[in-house]
Amino acid sequence: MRINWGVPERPVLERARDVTEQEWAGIPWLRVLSPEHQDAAVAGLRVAKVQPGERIVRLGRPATFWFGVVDGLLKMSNDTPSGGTITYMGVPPGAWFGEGTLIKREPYRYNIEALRRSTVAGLPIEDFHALLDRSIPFNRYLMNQLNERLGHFIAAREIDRQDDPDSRVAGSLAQLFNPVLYPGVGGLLRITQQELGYLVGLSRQRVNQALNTLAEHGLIGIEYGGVRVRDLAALRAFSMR
DNA sequence: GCATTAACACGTA
DNA sequence: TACGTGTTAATGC
Repeated sequence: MRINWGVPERPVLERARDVTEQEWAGIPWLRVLSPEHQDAAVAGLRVAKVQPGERIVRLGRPATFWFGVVDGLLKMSNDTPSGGTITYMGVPPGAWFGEGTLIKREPYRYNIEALRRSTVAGLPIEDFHALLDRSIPFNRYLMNQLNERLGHFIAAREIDRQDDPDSRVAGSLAQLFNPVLYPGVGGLLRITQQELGYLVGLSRQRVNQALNTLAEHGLIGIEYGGVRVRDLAALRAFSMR
């Protein structure tokens, strides 16, 4: 763990570029906007590639962008005083986060770092507030997302109370397959068993064991470098058992 | 007892 | 070649 208070390393999006046509499709809230608002948003949007371990958002830094995952996998976490890490959530493709912090105009209250090579997009805070002031569809999108995330964190508390590793893996997977919060995931979540281990707090070997149990129950399919959902409702149910 | 680390073989991108 | 997966053995709480 390296702390460098007051030594600002280059923010991720300073070496960013404009969004490509293809990346458009991976940004779910763009399509709810009116054409004029779409144009304005696209003009402000920045995109950058990040490496594993690289931090996109740093605790205590002023909130400057609304961030989203176009491709890859991030995690949201905080460090504990005792030197450990609390991981709040995995952040898969289609996820957009930080709106609460932007609305309050406060510093970020968590770290976001890449678990693998990822493509990250950011909307500058001024553009974010401009949309908030002018676009009803954007407000509706955000309200829906905030509502969904409330349910997400309630579920996260339930998952945390389970001590059976299989249930915890089932619950974490079910969360990552949330179609509202993570529309970019679809039926196939690209995640290695090692990465899932980091998110759930288990060894790769134990995750492998849990995945095979879930697959035997017909809840998921195990693929090379990924997991496919077979029965999301049953996966959720399994995690609460 | 159960999860973790370490180590290895094997398959895939 | 580098990485992800499946498996086993030794170790620890």
